Order: sequence, then structure tokens, then C-alpha cells
Amino acid sequence: MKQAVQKPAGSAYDRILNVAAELFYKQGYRATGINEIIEKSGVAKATFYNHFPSKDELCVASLNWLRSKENSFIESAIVAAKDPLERFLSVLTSLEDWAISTEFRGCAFMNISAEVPDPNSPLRKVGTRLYDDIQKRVQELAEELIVSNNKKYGHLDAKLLTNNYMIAFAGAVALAEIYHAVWPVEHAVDTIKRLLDK
Amino acid sequence: MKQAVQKPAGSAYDRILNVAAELFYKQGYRATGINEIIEKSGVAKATFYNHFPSKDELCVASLNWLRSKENSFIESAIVAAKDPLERFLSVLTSLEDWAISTEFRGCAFMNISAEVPDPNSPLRKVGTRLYDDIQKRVQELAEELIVSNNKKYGHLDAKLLTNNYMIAFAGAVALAEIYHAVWPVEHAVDTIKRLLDK
DNA sequence: GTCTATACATAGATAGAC
DNA sequence: GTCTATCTATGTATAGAC
Repeated sequence: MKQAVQKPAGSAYDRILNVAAELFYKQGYRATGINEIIEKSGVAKATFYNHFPSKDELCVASLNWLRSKENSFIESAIVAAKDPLERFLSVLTSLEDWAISTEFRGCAFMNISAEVPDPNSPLRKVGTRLYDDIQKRVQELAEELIVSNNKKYGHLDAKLLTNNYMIAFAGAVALAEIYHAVWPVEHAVDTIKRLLDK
Repeated sequence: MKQAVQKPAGSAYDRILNVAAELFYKQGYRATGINEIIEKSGVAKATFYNHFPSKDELCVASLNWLRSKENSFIESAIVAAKDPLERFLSVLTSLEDWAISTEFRGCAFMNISAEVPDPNSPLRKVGTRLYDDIQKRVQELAEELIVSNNKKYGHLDAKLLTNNYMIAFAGAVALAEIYHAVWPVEHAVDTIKRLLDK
């Protein structure tokens, strides 16, 4: 009756973390049971609880792992861009490839916030930290852009532009998830481009 | 051992709908059990299942009820505004009073989407309908604004402006929920105001 | 690390008596 | 409409043998 399960590579800890991050994102936090994670990770129940004292702590760990992964993803998009304008926009445009995939389920951290009401929960703190990361990076790119062409962008304020950027970024992700479509990202890119014009 | 429960006013159907909408929003969909809804509604279990065949169908009904309530809320904000510009902005600024409340849990429809992966689920369809409603209304207000002062706003395209507006609107709600703060709404207002300038 | 068994609570939903 | 009882599944978590 028991199905043979393909064991993912890596240590038990890493496998659990990978599976948890994927299932929490795909199915939702509460919809995903510990048992399923254990089964798909190919570990024993005792092993699981040896590594993670509770489902909540597993979730925090998986979110932190995801956070560093998303930061890396953004960074690689920035590196691939060739000029200051494209670099500045790349944080946003990098969403396109993501949103177009059928696996797209919006922002994992927004989704967790939807499931965890307590604003002070550690589960939610990871999300604010990621958005703080992104905001900081966007502001650096905004300053870089402004300096790169003072005649064209000298009228802009990096801090205010960053605020607008983050709004468009979050709006793109949220609407892409609501409509399960890519066009919100394109609208957000349009929004930012308009803000750059004098 | 049984606690006396304050019975809300209205018919059994209405009481269930009210309680469900509130609890689903406050605690999350999966986190809220049928039993709690039944208890807080002051109805019998059989009565509940007489009105609603399942939890999912109850949720759809409560979301539809919420949708019409939110449309009314927006409409009253528009009516309270005194000139075309203020009317146009009111859809967004109406979020401020809401986001400032401690009960704020972001957009109920975004939250449901976070918990329901299937893009074709009826639970998610209500959300897209609401955002369609809002978008339609915003576009009317955008056209009204442009016509009201051709010299000032004649350079704007109502459709494109609406697209940008919806992005800012969704971004404000999403970030307000992530950070549990009001400033994202102010940033979104700033975004829109900038887009209006030539 | 693995395996099985199990405790204990709660989930959604149904049935029967009144 | 009300009440209580119950079914079946699943949830998180723990314990013991190997």
C-alpha cells in the first residue's frame, strides 16, 4: 500500500526545508500537514522533530531560506542588466518570468501574512525583512540611475522614487496573484517608467 | 459549562453570514472552523447546514456579501469628495481610515487567494470581480477628471492612468498588510499624484 | 538516523430526537 | 428551527523499539 517516494538529494535538514518551502507556497501554510512534509522529504517523524521543534519553527526556517534565495534571484537579474536604467527596472521586470509560470502563487510572504493574523509573529517578520532588503536595493539603484544621467534624471528624488517603486512592485505581485496573470507586472513597469519622465 | 452567547440580530442566515465574514477575515479561512461560526452565530448545526451545504459555499456567499459592502464603502467615499480630483483620489484615500484600524488584515480577497491555490476556484472569482468593479469605477473617475480640466489633465490617457492606479491601489493594500502600517497608502497617493503632473 | 504505534485535539459533515 | 451524539479524516506531536 505504501508508495515508493523519490528521496530528494541533500541532508535530511535540507530536504525537509526544501519540501516545506515548496509545499507551503504551493498549497498554503495551514493546508500543508507535517505528515505530508515528512513523507515527501523521505525522513522519519522522529528525525523531523529532531531538527525542527514545531511546524511554526520549520516555517520560519523555510521562509528565511526562501528570503535569501529571492535576494539572490533579484541580484542575478540586476547583474544581467546592462545600463543603469535597465538595472533599476530589473527588480521589477524580473517578476515577469516568475508571474508567467503556472506555479506562480504570488508572494510567499504576503501569503503567510494572510494566514497569520498576529502582526508580531516571527512568521511575518521574515516578510518585512525581505521587503526591507528589496527597498534598500532599489534605493541604491535609484541613486545610481540619477547620478548616471543628471540631465535626464536629476529632477528625481531617490527616496521618493523608491517609495513609489515599492508600491508598484507590491501591487504587481498582488494583482498578478489575484488575476493569475502577467499583465499587472507590465502595468507596474509602465507606472515606474512614467514616473521617470519629467 | 456552556457560555451564554450574545445572539446577533437578524435572521439565522444573516447572522451566519456576518459572523463568517468577520472570522474568515480576522483569523483566516482555514483557521476558522465551522463549529466556531455556528457557535458565535447562535444557530444549531443542522440549521447551518440547512442554509449552507458546505464551508466553501458559505465562504463564497460571505465574500459576495463583503464585495457589495466594499463597493458601497468606496461609493460613499466618492460621494463625500467635492471636486473631480478629490473624487478620483478618494478610492485610494479611503484606504487610510481602514488601514489605520487595528482590525486591519489587508484585503480579504487577496487573503483568500493566498489560501486557495486553484485559480478557477469560485472562492477566488469573487475577488477578481471586486477588482474589476473597482477598476471600472476608477476609469470613470479618471475620464471625469480629464474632462473637468483639459488644460491640466488633457495629456493623460484614462485607460493607462487607471492601470497605474490599480497597481498603486493593490500595492498600498498589500504593503499595508505586510507592514501592518498606514504609510504605504500615503506612498500610493503620492505615486498617483505624480502621475497626474505633466 | 529508521520504523510503527499512538495520544489528543479538531476538522467538516451527518443523523436522530424533540 | 433546536439539541446532542457521532462518523471519519486529519491535524500536531510524542514514545518506544530497532
